[in-house]
Amino acid sequence: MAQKDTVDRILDAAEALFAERGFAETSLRTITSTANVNLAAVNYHFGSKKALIQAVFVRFLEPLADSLTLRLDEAEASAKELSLDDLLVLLSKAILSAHGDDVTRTASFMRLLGLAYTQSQGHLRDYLSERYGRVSTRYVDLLRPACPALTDTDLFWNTHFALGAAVFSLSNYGALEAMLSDDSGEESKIQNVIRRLLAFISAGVKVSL
Amino acid sequence: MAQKDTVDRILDAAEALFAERGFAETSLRTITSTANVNLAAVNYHFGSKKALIQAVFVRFLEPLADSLTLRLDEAEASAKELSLDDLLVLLSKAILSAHGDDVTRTASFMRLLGLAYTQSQGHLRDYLSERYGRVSTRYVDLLRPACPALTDTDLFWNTHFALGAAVFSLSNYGALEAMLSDDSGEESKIQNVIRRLLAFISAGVKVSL
DNA sequence: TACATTTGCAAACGTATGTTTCAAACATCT
DNA sequence: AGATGTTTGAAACATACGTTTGCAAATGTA
Repeated sequence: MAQKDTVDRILDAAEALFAERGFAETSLRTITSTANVNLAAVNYHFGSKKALIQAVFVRFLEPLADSLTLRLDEAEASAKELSLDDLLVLLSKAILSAHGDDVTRTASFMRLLGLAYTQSQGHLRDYLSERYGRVSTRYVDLLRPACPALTDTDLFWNTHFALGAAVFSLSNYGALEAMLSDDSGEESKIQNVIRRLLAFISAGVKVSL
Repeated sequence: MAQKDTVDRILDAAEALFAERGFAETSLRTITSTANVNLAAVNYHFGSKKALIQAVFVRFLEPLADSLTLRLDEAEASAKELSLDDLLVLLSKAILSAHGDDVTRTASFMRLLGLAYTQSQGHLRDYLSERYGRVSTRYVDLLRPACPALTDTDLFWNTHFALGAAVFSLSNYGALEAMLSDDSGEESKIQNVIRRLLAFISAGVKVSL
């Protein structure tokens, strides 16, 4: 096989284009011509555009869910108490390492995650929460004992504030980086931004009303 | 005039529908039939769909910018040093009061703001930053002396994390509130959530790397 | 009243979209 | 090699969209 499989080429093109322009704004014709693939291939391999969108998410989330599950297994096996910062670092490592430290892809996936939330795409939300609900609630359940001073309501809102900060800033990372004066150089590298983000979240989550 | 002006009815419908479903996902036919107005009225009164989107934003942002400018004038006139919390409270009051404490509209506008960031190909972003750049940089300039321990880069990223937390959580407020067990009652009222959000942001913004 | 301008409306236009069709090319297995 | 099932390709289909048009109704102005 001289070049990648049709299915993968479609997924690659779709992932990049969706992240760049949104779902509704990206036509199947743009995707297929970017992927050098016939228009009908999408409906043949995936069935519909909706199903293609879901497939893009699954291709990214499956390794992430696996990586996260594995790390949670390890961490819990060590029997040590998991602090909030332990958990935050664990999650960010799982996300970053889920695709061979391809930071660009991680960033563009964060954009997709942001789109999935804002762009109503109800089918996606239902599909994802049904498919990855178990891992995510497992993670949240570990958060509770790590923040003993917080009520459940505290924790609920603080985690969503944190999620918002992460999704928003990482999904707009490209645009934000461009706003910084160019001499910021090393300081805007995404690994540093993630460190900043973790510090921000760590401080915020601990707050109770 | 038995009912509201055509222009206002279009703006009302567009604002609600855009917030609910996004820009590309909301057709002019849906807007005009919701507003009980002829299809051609949008292009007649606004010129194009793009211009309608901009008009929706302007109708909300104009009073907000005025209110914010006024409050900043007052605050600076008092010659007292403005703390970070002073500034956060000032901003949240400006946002909430800009439209007669209509919290629902504020929430749905937050959703629009989120959409504008993730979903616009730039025309909206350029238009808004050109039109409201002055007020927003004035506000950010006041933030700097309020956080003397932070470098400019610290402040840049922290404010965007905070913006993300605010936009994300308020724009999804409806969905989030529904996730809480119903006996949370008073604790999920939006004024309380805003207080939580301000506390979260206040703690996070102070963090330096 | 008479005229000019603005607003409202139904229909149509051109275009772009997601999807389907069906025959050709390809691969796989006996 | 031949039969069978899978994948591609070019074209068409049906539909939904933003926009434009032409004319009627309403409104303002003298």
